[in-house]
Amino acid sequence: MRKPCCDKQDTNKGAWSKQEDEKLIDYIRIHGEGSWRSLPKAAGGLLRCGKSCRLRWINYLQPNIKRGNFAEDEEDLIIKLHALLGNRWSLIAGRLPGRTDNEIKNYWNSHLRRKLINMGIDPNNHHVSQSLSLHRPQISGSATLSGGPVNHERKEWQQLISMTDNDRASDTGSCLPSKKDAASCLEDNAYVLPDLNLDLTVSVPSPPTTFTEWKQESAELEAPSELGNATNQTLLLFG
DNA sequence: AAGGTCCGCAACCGCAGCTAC
DNA sequence: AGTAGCTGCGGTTGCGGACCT
Repeated sequence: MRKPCCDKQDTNKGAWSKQEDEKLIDYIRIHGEGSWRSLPKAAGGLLRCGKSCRLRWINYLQPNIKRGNFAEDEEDLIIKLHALLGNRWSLIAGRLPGRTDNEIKNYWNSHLRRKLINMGIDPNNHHVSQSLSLHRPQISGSATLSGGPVNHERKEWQQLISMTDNDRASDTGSCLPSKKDAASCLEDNAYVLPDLNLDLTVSVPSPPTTFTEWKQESAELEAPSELGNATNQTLLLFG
């Protein structure tokens, strides 16, 4: 039986007080991060479990955390990365300097999911719902989704989706529900995977074309956004 | 103004992966 | 190789403020 991470009877729960925050910050300033399990005692008798301290530090107290609304290019990037990586929030956060996995996860669940649904995109697999895709290309939250009425563009879009599915399916050791989709996409499109650089610890500047710009283009019924360009932008995510 | 509902965010929980022994 | 402990991750919950009736 696993030992609990702390003695829950002796720990506070819920919102952190200013004093608790200060104790934690002071301790980490002097001793650095790590040894979370022993930290509460060492930090002047914080009545929190180590896990809670770690979370509080990572999600709130770290000095380099960017707070406030997400910029449109950040939204755009999150959508793209989610299409590629699924719910691997920590990896996605690695691409967004100053943002935490928790923050991104919350933002996704409260804003972006709904946004995609409203646009007729399934937020789970980023596939365009059939009814919409058969009509005008209302598509697409992300550059990866920039579709167009032109057939070859649609095909490229499907290839891109298959690539992202396959990326997820090829994830080491994980058993993903999309494996079947990925296989079928591969069959359909015979798409060759690029070398994916999934070392996502280094942030990359956002692509020049933002989600908003794309939406404007769509709204104006202009020529469809250039999928090749979008593809390239997505591929910028890879080394 | 009061009560009800919705929404966003911080925090908790349980599990999995990694490492040391 | 097996086990135990620690850390990190993702899903979920619950609180508090905003908004609506």
